[in-house]
Parts: sequence; C-alpha cells; structure tokens
Amino acid sequence: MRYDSDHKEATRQRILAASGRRMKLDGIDGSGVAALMADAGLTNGAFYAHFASKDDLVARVVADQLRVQLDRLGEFAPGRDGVEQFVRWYLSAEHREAPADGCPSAALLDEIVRSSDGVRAGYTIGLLALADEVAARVAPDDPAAARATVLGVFATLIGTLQLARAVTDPSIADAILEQGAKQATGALGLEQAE
Amino acid sequence: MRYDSDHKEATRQRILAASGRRMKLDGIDGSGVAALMADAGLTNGAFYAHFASKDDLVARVVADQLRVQLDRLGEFAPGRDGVEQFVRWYLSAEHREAPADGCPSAALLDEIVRSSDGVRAGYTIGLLALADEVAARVAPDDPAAARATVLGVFATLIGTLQLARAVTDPSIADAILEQGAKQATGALGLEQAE
DNA sequence: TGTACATCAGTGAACGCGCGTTCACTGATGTAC
DNA sequence: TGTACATCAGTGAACGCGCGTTCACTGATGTAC
Repeated sequence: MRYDSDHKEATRQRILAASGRRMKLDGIDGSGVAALMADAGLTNGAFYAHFASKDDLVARVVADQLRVQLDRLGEFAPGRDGVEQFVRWYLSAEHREAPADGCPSAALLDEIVRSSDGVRAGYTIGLLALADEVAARVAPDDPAAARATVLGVFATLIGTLQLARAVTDPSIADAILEQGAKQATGALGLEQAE
Repeated sequence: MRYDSDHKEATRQRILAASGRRMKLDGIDGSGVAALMADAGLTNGAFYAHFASKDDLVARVVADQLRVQLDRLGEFAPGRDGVEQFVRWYLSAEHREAPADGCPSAALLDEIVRSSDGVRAGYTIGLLALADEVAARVAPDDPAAARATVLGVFATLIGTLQLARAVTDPSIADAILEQGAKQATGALGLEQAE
C-alpha cells in the first residue's frame, strides 16, 4: 500500500463527518459535491472513489449522523438520568444555535422525506436504534411497549427545535423550547429539572 | 386595461398557489422558477413582473400557505370541536400521503430555518396568527396564557407528520401518527375521539 | 542493493444540464383625435 | 366611425454560474527480480 492500510477509510470518514456538518447547515440540496469535498480537504474528482453517487453519500451521512446521536446518548449518564440530560441538551439554546453540531433529524427531516427509498430506509433503521436505546433506559421492564411513546417524544423534540430555529423573535423561540421540554419530560415521566 | 382589472392579481394568486403545491412536493431548493411558472401555465420570463426574486416568492408563498391553514381551521366547527377536527385531519394518513395539499410547516420547516430573515419573519407572523386563533378556541378565557401550549402542540404535530412521512415501515408510520394524536389531544385537554 | 514496474488515492479540467435572472420583443386591447 | 398610438402581461432566448458526474493524468510508494 502506498498509504497506511486504513488511509482510505479514514478519508471516507472525514468526508462523512464534513458532509454531515455542511448538510445540516446548508441542507442536502444546498450542499454541492465540490463544496463537501473541499470541506474534507479534497477536490471533487476524488468523490467517486469513495461513494457511488451523491444519493449514496446522503444515505451514508444520514446513517452516520444517527449513529453519532446514539454515541452522544452513550456519553451521558446511564439509565433515565442520561435520557433527561439528552432531552435537556436537545432543547437547549446551544443546540438551537449550532445546527452543524446537532441533530440531523431537526436539520434535515423534511429533505429526508423527499429523498430516495435508500435514504429513508437507512433513516428508519437509525431512528429505531436510537428509540429502542431510549426505551430500554426509560422502561427497562418493557422497552417494546415504550417504543411508541419514545417516538412521540422524538417527534416533539424535532418539531420543537425546528420551530424555535424558524421564528425570528428570540423570546418566542425560548418559550417554544421551554414548552417542548415540559411536554417531552412529561410524556417520558421524567422530573423536569430547573 | 387590456385585461380585466384584476387579471394580473389573479395570475399572481395562481403562481402563489401552484408554487405552494410544488414547493411542498419538491422542496424550496428543488423547485426551479421555470417549473413553478410552467405549473401556473406561464413561461419563466413573466416571473419577474410578479415577484422581485425567488426569495420574495418564497416569503409570499410561506405567508400564503399559513393563511390557507387558518382558512382550513375556519372551515371546521367553531370552538374546541374545530381544533379537535383540525388535529385529527393533521395527523391523518390522508394528510401524510398528500403533502402538496397539506401543511407547509411539515413540508418545509427546515428549509424555512435556512431561509432569509424575510421568509422567517413572515413565517413567524403566520404561525402566531394560527396559534392565537387556536388558543382563542381552546382557552377563550385566557388565550394569551394558552399560546405557549398551542405552540408546543404545533411542534408535536409538525414533528409527528414529518417522522411518519420519513419512515419506510407503514405500520410504524401509523403508530407514530397515533402517538402524536394522543400527545396533542392530551396537551390541549381534548377528548381523543376514536 | 538497484532498477523497472504495478498500484491507487487524489487532481483538476471537462461534459451536459438546469439554475436565477435579464431583456428585446409580441400582440391584444384601451384611449385619443 | 376609423385610424394611430400607448399600455403592459406574457414570451422565449440568452447571460453567467454551479450542479453531479466522468476521465485522463499525477506522483508517491510497494513489489519483483
């Protein structure tokens, strides 16, 4: 090998991470292949040595980004406490202001809806993996039954963050986040910390 | 006048309605000016006699679409019953399958987040007008206090519909809609009809 | 040990195409005289 | 009443540009002998 044996894989991961950031900022349609590659420190021609097409990249990015969310949850406390920390982070002003480092669902969900079946199938898998992990934490006795509740809470988190980002009045944006936290913690049966 | 005195205004409304449908299907970035004008039965050159730019159009479309939602609410029963009917319609399989005829927030919210301040300001006004109408219906004694609750419910409705549209498994999509209805009616203190 | 060749990640120019926007023009109709 | 002109919504070609994708090439390094 002319490079380390894992050189190409490392480059691929760099493209995935850079594309995740860029797409969450500028949207999927709004992120051109040349810009994504430049973000990863490469030129556009190298793209097709790593991905079959832009659609292929989108599917990988979406899956990768959901895995990052699962990792993030893993970095919080175990059990229900970690879920509460996750919700608190999710609906924070910091997350609202930093979409590039944030949740791919909030940033991209309605573009994902319009994406290919491959993208949506990957999204579904990643979403359910995250939901099942949360369900196992909040209802260790019967996680299967809790899955629907958790998906409902996800819907609230995603919609709340999008609304808070969309409105131009900061005090309304704050109120939306606060209300979302109330609903989400209530639905999960968590104490709302203040 | 060589045309009826309201001919141009009628054309403008036709462009707005056609653009609303198309953008909810293909996204804002995904809808080119030529395609939008063709949908309205015109050629691309006429566009700039009606709108200053595509961004101007987007702002008008978003405002127009939110007004349509307000009109829709007005067509349901008065008072709380109409709100319940609105929620039921919003989280129906029909609405999930027909984004072109549906809510602009669910179809476009994360593209609106990335749009210009003008678009977002118009969105904020339309959103609050709708929220205040709902608040006046569910809490006629103190609608101002109910606004936050209503915005929280909107977030749940929007996120729920997006999630249900994104997942590739139909039974999960159905479960997401059902769970969203449970949370939304609960938050509004409405009986959930079956 | 030294040289010729094979490998392959990445470069950068080019492809056809659709984008948002501009503009000279058309043609139907109202107004002036 | 008839003719010349003004108005203006809409047409359609063209602009420069960035898109996704292709491809001939580079150059660093490993392997063969």
